[in-house]
Amino acid sequence: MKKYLEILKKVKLFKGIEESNLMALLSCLSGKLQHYEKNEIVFMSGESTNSFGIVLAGEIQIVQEDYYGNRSILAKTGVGNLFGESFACAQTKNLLVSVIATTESDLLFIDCRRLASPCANSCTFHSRLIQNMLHITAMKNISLMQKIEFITKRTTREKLLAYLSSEAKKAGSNCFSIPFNRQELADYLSVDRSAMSAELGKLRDDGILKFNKNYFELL
Amino acid sequence: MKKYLEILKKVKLFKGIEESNLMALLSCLSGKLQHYEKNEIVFMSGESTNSFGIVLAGEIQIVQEDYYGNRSILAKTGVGNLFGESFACAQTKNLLVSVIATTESDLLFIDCRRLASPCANSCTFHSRLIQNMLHITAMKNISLMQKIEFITKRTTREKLLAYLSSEAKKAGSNCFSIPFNRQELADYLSVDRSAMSAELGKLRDDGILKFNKNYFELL
DNA sequence: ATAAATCTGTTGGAAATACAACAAAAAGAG
DNA sequence: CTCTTTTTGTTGTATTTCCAACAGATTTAT
Repeated sequence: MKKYLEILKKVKLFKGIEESNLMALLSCLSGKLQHYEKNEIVFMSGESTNSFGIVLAGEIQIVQEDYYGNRSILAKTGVGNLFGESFACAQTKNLLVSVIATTESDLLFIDCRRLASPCANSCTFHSRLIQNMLHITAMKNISLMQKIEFITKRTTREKLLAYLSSEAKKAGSNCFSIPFNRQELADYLSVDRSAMSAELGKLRDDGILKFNKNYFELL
Repeated sequence: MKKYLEILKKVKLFKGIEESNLMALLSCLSGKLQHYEKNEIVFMSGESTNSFGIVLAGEIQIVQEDYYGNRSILAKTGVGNLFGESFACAQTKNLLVSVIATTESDLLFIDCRRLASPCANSCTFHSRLIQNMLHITAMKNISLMQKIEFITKRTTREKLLAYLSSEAKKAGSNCFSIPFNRQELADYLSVDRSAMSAELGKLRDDGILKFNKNYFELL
């Protein structure tokens, strides 16, 4: 676990906790480290879980998939970020999503019930942990609402512009990279990839944006 | 405030708190009660807020609306439920949604920062409050994911069936009422009302469901 | 370097949706 | 009760999307 100390220090769940106390806290939470190969399934929709995960290496996707194989990407998450915490914290709920490792990954699993239950060693941390967790779920809530804002737009063009504007705002610049390839972007915006590609071409022809692979510029 | 004691006792945010302590806690949180008329705007998208609300009487909608007036209903919330807590808890974020009173309503506003800050009187409650709040935001997260599951379905028919199945499951019966009229349901599922009405008719003709106003039966 | 696999852009036809306009039914007001 | 307003259902057309198939470009593996 020690090799990941630098990463763990930056995890928002542990914000405000002294580095010197971090290792004690981690053992108190009795997290389990697990390794996943590329494309391996971490959580399967329908299962239930009391644990959430923290990405220590690699990258994961949170997806919904229906009978026909239509895939919807809810989020893509990288090093230092949490996943599954909503289901773990809500309890008694089955997962509505699957979690898939999109690259080889190291994931740390923590039982949500450990957050609340005070322990002999590090009781003082627990209340801070829960506050941090509340902040994290609130932020996720907002990012889900943002996704909803994109996908409720009527046309592919509007969806693209809403998403790209928001990325530009996030980056603080008209030039920015996005974390998706074309298929993934289509799955995130819930549109057909080929139609989206065509629309991107039109937007370029109309002089509204430039792009090269994952790199975009709004004009 | 006392006239709402029965309601406040059932609010999930106050779960696990003794009734005898509830009034003390409320004064500690220094909530503000406000009255709204039908169709009055409670929060406006773009504003920022440190407070969240609790519905004590009436009903509110959480909506997103774009330049063209396309309205998307994220949720409809009634007595005993919270709204705006994600934005208040996430801090420094502007509202992505508007909140509208759909009936005459009494709403109690509480500053989110009061939840965390320990106070002289009732410190012991704060940790419980935050745990409850975490549970609430986690549940909201899940209901947003559920909405996403509905609206990412390809066709209006699939969206309807996904939504209605989920309502049937929630009700624990094939017969159930939904909290929306037709226009609201269309706004929730992000489809055209008239097309949705037509599709409902087809579903009935196909013997898949029966309905009368807000009352549905899956066959 | 070459081959294989993946990603991206392009097109045309079939299907589904949005939009507008209107009629019927239901709910609410006076 | 009657009139007004709101809600719901119906239909036709224009628009948009989905799907499938393919070609070029890029990346990865051998």
